[in-house]
Parts: sequence; C-alpha cells; structure tokens
Amino acid sequence: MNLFSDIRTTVLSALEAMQSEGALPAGLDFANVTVEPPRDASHGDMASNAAMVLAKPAAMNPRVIAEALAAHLTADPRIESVEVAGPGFLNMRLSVTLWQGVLAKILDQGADFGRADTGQGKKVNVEYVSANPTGPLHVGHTRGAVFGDALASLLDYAGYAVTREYYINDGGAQVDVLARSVYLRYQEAHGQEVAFEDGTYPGDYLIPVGKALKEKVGDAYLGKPESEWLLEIREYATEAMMDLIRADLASLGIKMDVFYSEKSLYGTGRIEAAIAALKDKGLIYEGVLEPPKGKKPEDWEPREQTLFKSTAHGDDVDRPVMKSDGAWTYFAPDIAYHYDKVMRGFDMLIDVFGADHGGYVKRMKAAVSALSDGKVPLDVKLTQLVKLYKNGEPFKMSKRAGTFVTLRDVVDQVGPGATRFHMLTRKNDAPLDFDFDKVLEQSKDNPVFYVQYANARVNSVLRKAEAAGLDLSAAPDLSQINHEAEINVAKKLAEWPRLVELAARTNEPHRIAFYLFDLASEFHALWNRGNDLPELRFLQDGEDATSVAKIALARSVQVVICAGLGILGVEPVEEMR
RNA sequence: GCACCCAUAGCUCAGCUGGAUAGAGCGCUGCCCUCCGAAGGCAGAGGUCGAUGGUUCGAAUCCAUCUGGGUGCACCA
Repeated sequence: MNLFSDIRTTVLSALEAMQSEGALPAGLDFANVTVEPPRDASHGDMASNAAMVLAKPAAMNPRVIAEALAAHLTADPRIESVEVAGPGFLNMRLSVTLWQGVLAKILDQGADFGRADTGQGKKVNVEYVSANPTGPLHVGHTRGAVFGDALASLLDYAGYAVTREYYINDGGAQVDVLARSVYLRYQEAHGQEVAFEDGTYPGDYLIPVGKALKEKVGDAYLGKPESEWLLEIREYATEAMMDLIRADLASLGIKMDVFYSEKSLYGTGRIEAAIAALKDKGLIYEGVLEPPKGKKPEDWEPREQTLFKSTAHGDDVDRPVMKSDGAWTYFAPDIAYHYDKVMRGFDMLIDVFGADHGGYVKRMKAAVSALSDGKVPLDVKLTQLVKLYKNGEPFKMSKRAGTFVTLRDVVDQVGPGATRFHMLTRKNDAPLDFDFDKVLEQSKDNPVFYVQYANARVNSVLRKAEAAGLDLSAAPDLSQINHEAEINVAKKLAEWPRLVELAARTNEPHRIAFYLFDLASEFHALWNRGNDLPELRFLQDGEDATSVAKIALARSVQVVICAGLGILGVEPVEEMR
C-alpha cells in the first residue's frame, strides 16, 4: 500500500469533515488534490496542494483553507506536525513510528511490497523486438528488447496480466532474400563457388545453415530452379533464424509468451476479415493519393489503390492497404495482426518500435482505434539509437568492415545484467551512450555497480551477523531505528510503491533504474556515516537487539533493491569481486 | 514542404497527471582518509530550463509561433 495515497485519503476525509461543519462549501471536486514528497526535504515529508486547488472553486483564501485543514490533520496520530507555507502549501511531518512501520511491512511482504493494483488484472499485450527473421539481433534491437521486457515486468508488478509477444515478419520479400542467401550457402557447402550479389545477405551466420541444409536434404536442390526450392528453404531458413533469435533473447533472459507469424495471416482469410471489418465501418475506399509535397519521388505517378481512411482516426493522410497490382501492402497484415490482438480481448496494447519507425505510429494507432471502436488504447514506445563507445572512443559499426555489433557481442562482453541495467539508464526516447568499458567500471559513476554494491554490502553485513551468531529470526525492535540518517533510508523505501505506480502509469521503466540509484545513494550515505559515527554501523558489538534492528533496515533495503532489479531483469550479485 | 521526437550546469542526463530556492553523476575548487566499514567521504562554485508570447494563484512541465538537432514521408518491410 502506498503511504502517499494513504495520507491523501486522510486529507480528503478531513476536507469532507470541513464540509459537513460548513467550513468549506459542498460540491467541490477533489480530483486535483495531491499529496507528494516535496522537492525540498526541509518542507517536511509530504506536501499537499489542497488549499490552493480548492481556493478558487470555494471562493476562499487558500491560507484560510490551509489553516483549517491543518487543524483537522494534527488530530491524526500518524501526523506529527502540519504547517502552512508559501501560498498555501500544507507541509506535513510524519511520526517516526510510521517510518518504522514501513520497515516492518517490507520485511513482512518481501518482494511484494510495492506490488500495485494499478492494472486491476487488465490484459495488456506488449509487443517488442519483432525483428525480421533474417539474422542475429544487433545492438539496436537490444535496447528495444530490454526496454520491452522491463516494461512487461513492470506492468506485471503493477497488477496487469501481461503477454509478451514477438511478431515474426516472415511474410514479406525479405524472407525470400533470406532463402536465396541460404541457397547460396547451401551450394557453397557442396563445394561450389558462389557470389553474393546486391540484395542477398552475405553474413557468415548463414554458413552453418547452408551446411545443415546439406546434411538434411543432400543434393536434392542442386541445379534446380528457384521455384522448386524457394518455399521449402524459406521455411527452413526462417526457423533457423528464429532459433538464433530465441537464443539471443535467452542470453538476455528474455522469454516471449507468443511468437506470432505474419505468414499465418496470409491465405487464411484473416487479412481479408480485418479489412472487411474496416470496410463495415466505412473506412475503406478506392482512391488516388496526393503526391507528398516538397520532396516528390521521381517515379511518382497517380495510381488508384485501396485505401484505409486513417485520417478519420487522427492520421495525416490515408494509407494504402493494397497495391495497384492487387497484392496487400505491408500495412495490411499489420492491421490484421492488431485486429487479432483486439479480438483476443486485450484491454491495452503496447508496441515497442525503433525510432526509425516513428512515422508508422499514427497509422497504427488509427487502425487500432478504428478496429476497437476506440475502446482499446495503443501506446507506441519508440526506442532511440544506441551509440557504442569503447574506452570513450566512438565505436563505428559497419556491416562491410565486419565490425557489426550483435546483441551477443554485447552480452558476451559485459554480461546480461550490466547490459540490461545500462540500457535502462536513459528514457526510451533519448539516445543512449553505451561504453563497453564504463559499463563494467567499479565506481560511483556507474549506476549498475553502485546499485549492486549496495546489495553486496547488505550481504556482507548478513554474513558477519551470521558469523557473530546473531539470531535474525527474532522480531526486530524497530523503535531503535530512529537516527535521521536511518529514517532517511526508510523514507526512500516508503516511496517505492508510489514510484512503481508512476512508472507503470507512464510506461517508463527507466524510472525504476533511477530510483534504485537514489536508494543505493541513500544507503551508501548511511554506511559512510558509520565511519564517523560508530553507533550508525549495522553491527553493534555486544548489543544484539540493536544489531538485529539495524540489520532489519539493511534487509529492507535489500528487499526493495532486489524487487527493483527483478523488474529490470537484472540478477543481484552476492558480492563484488 | 509535412509529421513525430528532442533542446535543462562545462559534459552526460533526471525532473512526479502544473507546485515552493530546478536536481544527480562526471569535471572543477577546498578540506578529510594512509590499522579499526574510504573500489572513497564532506563542503562549495557553476543555470535567462533553446527564443518570444499566452493560459494560471503558480510553468522546465500545458498552448501558439519561431530557432536549432534527430527520424520518417505512395506502389519496400
């Protein structure tokens, strides 16, 4: 349970009490009343804007409202003091026992402390990665993969029923190219000279696929026209690539619930059904698009196409769903795929795309809005570029030069945990610098290390406690946790449930990473003060009860750090080496 | 030309459905530690929040216009 919403409830009932006393007019809307941590700690533990928000509708001076509200709130034993400040802020200091109670709750609930019911069990589908099945995942995919996976975990923690999904683009021309490329490797495996022309994939990763194909079918396809092997090899190669991709994802600890095949939409009437659904709504018509203004493609000519009236749902121009030759455009199966998601009963859809697909957002939202009659929201999160560095020097990638960096390269070098955490130290729509050396650096400017180090220090305390023969199963006397530096840590811990809700509401898992860094900082600050003030150390010689209480604080920190790392998909390390 | 994203300290970036004197890390300055919890700690300097208007009791946050950067713009996915 979120302490801030607890206190907000208290404030609201105080306001209602004022109304029944006639100290405040009836019929006010309290929706904008907030209770938040003030930016400046000298303003107390929690601040409310109630008086200022209500001043106008109540036609009263905000300070008058604030004073009356303060009088009501001081009656609450949890609130130690209330003061009115500035234009009408209500600053509250909460009693120490309340913060001590937070620790008790953390120890009682464990990793569930902070679990929210924001989602109320609603079904949400998170689609991410969805890379073409034509090769291994590269760094660009890595960010989308980590972001999408952490977002899915976050939403799960916030009470949603989450489905992790990967859309396999196995229906377009690119898988034909893949098949031809594999055929070349297959010929090569038979000892033939081959040349990779433009429009084929020359990557080494197809060599074993060609060899394996030779093992499987022998020389059955040799010297045969494309028409006799294209379908079979395409099938075979796509499967091989998906195995590769699944393994790449697994190396980051990612496991999808659903792999959805684009190909499965063709020839099954599903695209037709989705387009028909749009047609029923009067959103499909035959027409000719205007040429794009300004930059006009050289080969542009007016063509009549089947168009989706996406402008009716917020898009800038209508979009073609069928080419002039009668084949579906790439947009058509995407519509059908999202229609399928809607039909599967999801209450909310999230697509994670690379930033280069930004131009695709509006039409996708238009499609989902149209197909669900505006009932199912689609949030599209774009992940920006990852710039690679090695020791501060930009690391140029080039497919030709062979300096093409794959997801596997990154994970093999820095490990899944550091990769994941670092990828989440930026907002998804901000570019990210990834330095292979700095990610592994053991210093304060590396948040991965700093957070892990906090957890490791707790483990160190626990090991020493065990060695000293302390009995940690006894209930700690938390009233001994009363020093300001200790209470500050408890206050930070109390913010955790609220932060989870905020991060889930905005679909922004990076907030978890930043919070963990803040919490670790608070914990390290307490640890460091133990250098000067021995009474702040976690282990107090000869005073077992005190040690047990202080260790309870350390364990609370560990519980929340591990819960947070769990959302990010980062394995906590036992000790730093 | 249009659409979307971005612009905050010297650098890299946070900033809560609009809240008080805008924060962190690095870098910089000063002090502390060289056996007892320092893979460091404490303190400080550093900002017209890209610009100009507007809404509001109150704007880095919302709206409009402009500037600068990124991405994308029929019959490729």
